[in-house]
Amino acid sequence: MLRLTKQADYGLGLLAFVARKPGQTHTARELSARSSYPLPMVTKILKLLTRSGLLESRRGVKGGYSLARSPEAVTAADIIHALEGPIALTGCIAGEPGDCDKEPICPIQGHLRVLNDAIRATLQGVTLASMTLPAVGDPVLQIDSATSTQSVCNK
Amino acid sequence: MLRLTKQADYGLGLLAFVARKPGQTHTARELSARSSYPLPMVTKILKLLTRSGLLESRRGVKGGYSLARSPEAVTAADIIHALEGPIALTGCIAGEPGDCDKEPICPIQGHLRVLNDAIRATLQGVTLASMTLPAVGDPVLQIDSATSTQSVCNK
DNA sequence: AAATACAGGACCAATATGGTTCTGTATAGA
DNA sequence: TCTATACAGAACCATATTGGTCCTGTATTT
Ligand code: FES
Ligand code: FES
Repeated sequence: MLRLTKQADYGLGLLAFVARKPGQTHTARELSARSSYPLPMVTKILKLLTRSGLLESRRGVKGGYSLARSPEAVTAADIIHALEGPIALTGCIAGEPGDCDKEPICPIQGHLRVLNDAIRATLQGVTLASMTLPAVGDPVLQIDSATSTQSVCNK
Repeated sequence: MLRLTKQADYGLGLLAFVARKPGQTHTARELSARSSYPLPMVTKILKLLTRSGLLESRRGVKGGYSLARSPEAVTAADIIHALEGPIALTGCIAGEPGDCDKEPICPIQGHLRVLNDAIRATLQGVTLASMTLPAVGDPVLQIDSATSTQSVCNK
């Protein structure tokens, strides 16, 4: 279903929480409580994000995690890339052109690259900073349009 | 890695082959040979596409599959939807708003919906008809730009 | 020294995926 | 009418991935 892994999903959420108070440090325990994501998952993900350079960590009693860059400089693409690896619709797209042996007869590889680039661009267009603001369509903004019954097709 | 399943991948390829000669019928065996996808997979996928109304099938000696609609009227989103179900980055997005119990505290749900819609729109922008043409960046079009060494980041 | 909190991995159960196989039915043509 | 072709439908299995846990070690503050 073109799904994100839960790791990436949680990762986005966790960083969004952190970004609300940038510069401040947050413990794994605290973030797990706030997000209600399972603690072991949270610790695992925070470690990965640290290794990827998105978070900075401090050990010890007053330790915790804080943003390594400004919220404007972190995109959804960065986060997903850190937790799921390269953004690629298929294995063939992940590799360099020429890696797949059936490339010469493949009618979709080129189109898939175009699509992939477009999706990546979309993901790069959303920053952590923007995620601290309510999104278009968030409950608080939907109130006045709530009267018209929406029949959204989520396919 | 935001990956498509192989089913969807193959499905896109198979339909691209069919779309090259719209109106004409193609057998599973033939399409498997052309694409070099494993035959059992091909038959399975063609059946799914037929059930979803993207292909029409004729049984018997002169049977096979043919497009049910014009190539202009079939989008990548349609194909992926037929083979992987609703296009949704996460489970929460697949359901109606309100289904997830931690929605009130979730800082990303709204943003994820926006992203999801953008991705879906991108996928809807590519039709089967366009896939019968060479894509931007396809080998034949890359020749004149091949001199400049490209260092594309495929993250 | 003691408590806190991250680092790094090994580990496991459940699920999803890719792939196969079998039985049945419709159609064309000899 | 009989046979070969080709799709329909579904059960089935091996394996890879994922979500989730746990344990040992190290740094830091008090
Ligand atoms: S199958 Fe590898 S490029 Fe299309
Ligand atoms: S966790 Fe369900 S909406 Fe964010």
